[in-house]
Amino acid sequence: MRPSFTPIGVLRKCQVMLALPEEALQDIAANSKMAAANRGESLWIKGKDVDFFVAIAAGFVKMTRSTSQGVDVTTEIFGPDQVLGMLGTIKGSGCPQAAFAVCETHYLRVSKERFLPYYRENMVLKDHLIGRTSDRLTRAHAMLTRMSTSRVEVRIAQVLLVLAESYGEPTPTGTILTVPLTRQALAEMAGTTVESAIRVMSEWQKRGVIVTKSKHIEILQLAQMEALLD
Amino acid sequence: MRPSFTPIGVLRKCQVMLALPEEALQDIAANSKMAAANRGESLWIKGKDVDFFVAIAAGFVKMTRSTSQGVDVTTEIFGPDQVLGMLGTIKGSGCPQAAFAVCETHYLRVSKERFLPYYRENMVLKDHLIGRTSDRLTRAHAMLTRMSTSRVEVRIAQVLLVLAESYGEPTPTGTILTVPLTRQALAEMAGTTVESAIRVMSEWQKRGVIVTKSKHIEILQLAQMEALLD
DNA sequence: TCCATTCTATGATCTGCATCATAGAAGCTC
DNA sequence: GAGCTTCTATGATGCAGATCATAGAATGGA
Repeated sequence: MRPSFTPIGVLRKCQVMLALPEEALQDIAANSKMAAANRGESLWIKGKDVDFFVAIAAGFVKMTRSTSQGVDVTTEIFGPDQVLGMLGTIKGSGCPQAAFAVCETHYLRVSKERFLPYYRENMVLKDHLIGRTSDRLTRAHAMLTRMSTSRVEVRIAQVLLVLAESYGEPTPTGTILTVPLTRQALAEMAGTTVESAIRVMSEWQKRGVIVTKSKHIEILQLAQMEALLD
Repeated sequence: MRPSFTPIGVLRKCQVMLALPEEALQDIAANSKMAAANRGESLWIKGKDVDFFVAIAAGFVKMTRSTSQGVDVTTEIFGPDQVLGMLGTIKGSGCPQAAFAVCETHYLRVSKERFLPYYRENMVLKDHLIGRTSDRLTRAHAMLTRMSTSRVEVRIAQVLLVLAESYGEPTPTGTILTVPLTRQALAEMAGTTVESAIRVMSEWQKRGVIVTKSKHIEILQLAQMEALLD
């Protein structure tokens, strides 16, 4: 089954974009194209200048940086109805990080050129953007704090909890992450190795704190994981 | 010698505030008070709701979070002519981090109440703010990347280089950091221990990469330190 | 000037986790 | 279902750096 998304439909679901009037959305949508990326494919690479930013229709995208040692670090994950690359668009500098699909992802390539004139005039949009960027900064600082000092177990807990906040869905037994993650992907976010990530997750699995069903992690003992953070 | 700063003088030097018209600055200044903090004193503590944000006249302020293990982590350092707490002011949520003076610091307590009405109407100010916040986010991600994967030596190099970018002044022999830093303060930014910070700095001192003169670090071999990052 | 605190320095030990190695399980493609 | 790749799993080893301990240097206040 091929999900069919229309540009305007995608835009209308994005919180930030709703600050724009319907005509603007229509105009931008008319000049933007849907695209798809399979797991592992890049939406753009670092430094590459593209003429669009992204609005996600379905799927998940990770933003990564790679240290010269070849280790990749994932700084953020974006999901459905979120936009990415907007800041780079506004600054005209391009995004400082590469973006990769975490799973099959459908997204809209929003025309920068069409978007910018509306953006410039729109105070509400700017307010939204400030709020969103401010939240991201807070989250980045929270991550920075833990990633730089805590043990691996705590770092992974932090990552899972942050993800659960954005992409967790309650189930009868706990909270399941809608974003599909391998141990490798988790390790990249926690700044550790696959092996360590696996060890921690296995241990938690044994203790009944979590359970994973084909790349979807379910947190059974949320409280126990939160307890690790303090 | 007591440096004398006037509220309006401080505001006029802040890049972000310049988006406001002179009358607005005058009005805000008339309702804001200068204050001072000695090294180690807090300008505010986390969660505490205050009715001002800060514009630094002289000195340096570090933003910190403390993990429950009692370890403090410094996420950012602000210097002269910079504002802090503005995002918290706008969101009405208060700042998520505590702020401490790194050395004797003189600052203006800018009245939130006076500032906000002008802010709401001012598109240019919002543009400035978006640019600034975007930069901070980029820096936070860059830090996150290195802090979570690199060895201590590299982490400290990264911290020094980021500081040098904002607070480095060229000298005949190299680049000196205008912000006074103890090994402890450095360790807090690099997410390591005092001892490790001292070991790394001592080693560099021996090799002539850096030299410290009463808390002011001078980088003699900038290239050599940058080489560590890749 | 003396005393107290803070800061730098360095050595000894202990441990978390990266690294290397190997293998079974699960998922895809033909 | 055979064979490939990707993912999970687990054990052995080594090292970076935390932790503990101790002491001298620098700074600041009475």
